Amino acid sequence: MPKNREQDVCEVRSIDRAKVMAVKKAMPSDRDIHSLSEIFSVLADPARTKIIYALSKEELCVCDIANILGNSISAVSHQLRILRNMRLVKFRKEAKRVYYSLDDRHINRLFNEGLKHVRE
Amino acid sequence: MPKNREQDVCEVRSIDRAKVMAVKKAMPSDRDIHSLSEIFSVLADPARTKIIYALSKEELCVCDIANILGNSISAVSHQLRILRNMRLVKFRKEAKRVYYSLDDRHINRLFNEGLKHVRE
DNA sequence: TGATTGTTTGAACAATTGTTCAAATATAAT
DNA sequence: ATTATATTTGAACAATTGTTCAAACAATCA
Repeated sequence: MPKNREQDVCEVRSIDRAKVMAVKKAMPSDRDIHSLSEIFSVLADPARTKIIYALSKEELCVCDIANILGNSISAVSHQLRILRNMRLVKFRKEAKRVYYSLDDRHINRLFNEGLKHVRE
Repeated sequence: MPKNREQDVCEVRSIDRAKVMAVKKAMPSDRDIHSLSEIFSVLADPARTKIIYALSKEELCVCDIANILGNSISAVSHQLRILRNMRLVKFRKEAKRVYYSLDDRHINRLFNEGLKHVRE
């Protein structure tokens, strides 16, 4: 995505300054908003959403995750790396296998809250 | 993104069939998973996240939303169309202006649950 | 009427995403 | 050692995303 250019302030005039100021003041920091979007983008992909759900039920090796999702081992491994980088999952090695499990208290609540939304 | 080819089942063997079956059975439908990811992808963009938050505080016209976000009118309008299509916001016209407001009970809870996550 | 203001829209574009494929690791078995 | 199995990794690629720009609409005002 292209980076925001210096905005043309003249074009963006405020209609209701009081409201605008109030909302701007209440708005969470750019840092928080960014982290928020980052978390949500994890669940914005069906494959990752399924992985999160699966791991909320069971500790699983990569092979079995791929089997559950119906995706390739490689694709799953790439997704797991993203989840690892975000510290959402942890893993342990056992023989040739690597077992993954959830490593985040909140992500599952987010999942369930979302599911409520979907099911109205 | 390329579409999933028919997976090479031979490559994806199951290690623990019982676990795999159990998780597969418990897994929400593909339809639900897809809707879930769709909802989350709305909040996966900082601009949209800010819009949702702003509208949770005040009914706002496009111009003021752009002002609050520091984005162009056009960019905001494009994002609003996405939110409209997903029935997350509603709008009313007043003179030359269009006022948007939230039209979804759950999205705000999702936002707040996410914020909890971010702030640990 | 024509000019102005607020918003929407579509095309174009760069950035990002998620997959596949092939090759590299790592661990265990023969 | 060689082979087989489980996983990771990087490059390549198509699909998608979010922005900008210019043009179109829509509503009001002179």
